[in-house]
Amino acid sequence: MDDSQLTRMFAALADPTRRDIVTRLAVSDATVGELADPYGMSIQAVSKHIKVLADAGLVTQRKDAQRRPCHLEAEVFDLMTKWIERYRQQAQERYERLDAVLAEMRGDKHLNQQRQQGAAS
Amino acid sequence: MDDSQLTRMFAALADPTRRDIVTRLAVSDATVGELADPYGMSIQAVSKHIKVLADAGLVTQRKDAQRRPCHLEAEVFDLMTKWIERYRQQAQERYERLDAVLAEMRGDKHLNQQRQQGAAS
DNA sequence: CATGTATTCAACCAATCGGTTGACAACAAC
DNA sequence: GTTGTTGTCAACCGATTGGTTGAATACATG
Repeated sequence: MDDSQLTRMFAALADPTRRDIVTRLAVSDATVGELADPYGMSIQAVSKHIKVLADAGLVTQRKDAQRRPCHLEAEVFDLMTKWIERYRQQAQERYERLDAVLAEMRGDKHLNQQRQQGAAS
Repeated sequence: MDDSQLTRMFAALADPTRRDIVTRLAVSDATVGELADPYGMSIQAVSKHIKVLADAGLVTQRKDAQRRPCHLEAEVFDLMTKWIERYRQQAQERYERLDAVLAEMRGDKHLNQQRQQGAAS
């Protein structure tokens, strides 16, 4: 899992219009023109947004005459979810560990004495 | 779940330095100075990065004399994970549905005839 | 109180971003 | 082959971003 890939993914989803495009592509594939329709901006602008999503690997485009129907690549989201989950869990575990230590300090004083080496203030 | 909150979260994590800070804060809380140490940039720059993470709700800072120890807010990551998961699942389901339809088209021709209205090329 | 330490604020700068418009490429259809 | 449709490329513009340096703030300590 490339770091710059991760950067491109997060950056791609940091824009409301692009998140909205992702939302709509989750429902069904769509051409650039179809995607551009509801927004108050030029097709070129939307085309750029799609390019950003494509460079991030979140969207692919196939050819259909002049059309370029866009498709959401669901698997790639897994990578991002995994990245987030790693640190969420790590931080969560640490938090729970701290809770346990605090509980120990309140209740099981005798169990704690072995661990309380350098932390006395 | 605020849309601009989501924007700030994704934007915050779209920077490698900030992702690294998150990684390190998942292990343990740290002051601004401690966090700044390994990077080849000024403390002010790192202070700004932390502000971005704080504005996104990913990090909180408590007061300890001059120090401002930073703490990772694990729960907030859940919101982002949920956002991602929603569309990942939706797109995945659609993909599987498509697979089923294709299987139907190969095998159960008679069931398909009702659906093949306008798609003939 | 004066000094040193930890952090933030403010102004600045180059690079990137999100939008614009105009030109161009690829294809369908008449 | 000309016309209309769909989409991308290129140049441009103002706003934002990620960094810098210098000054200011807040606190601990001699």
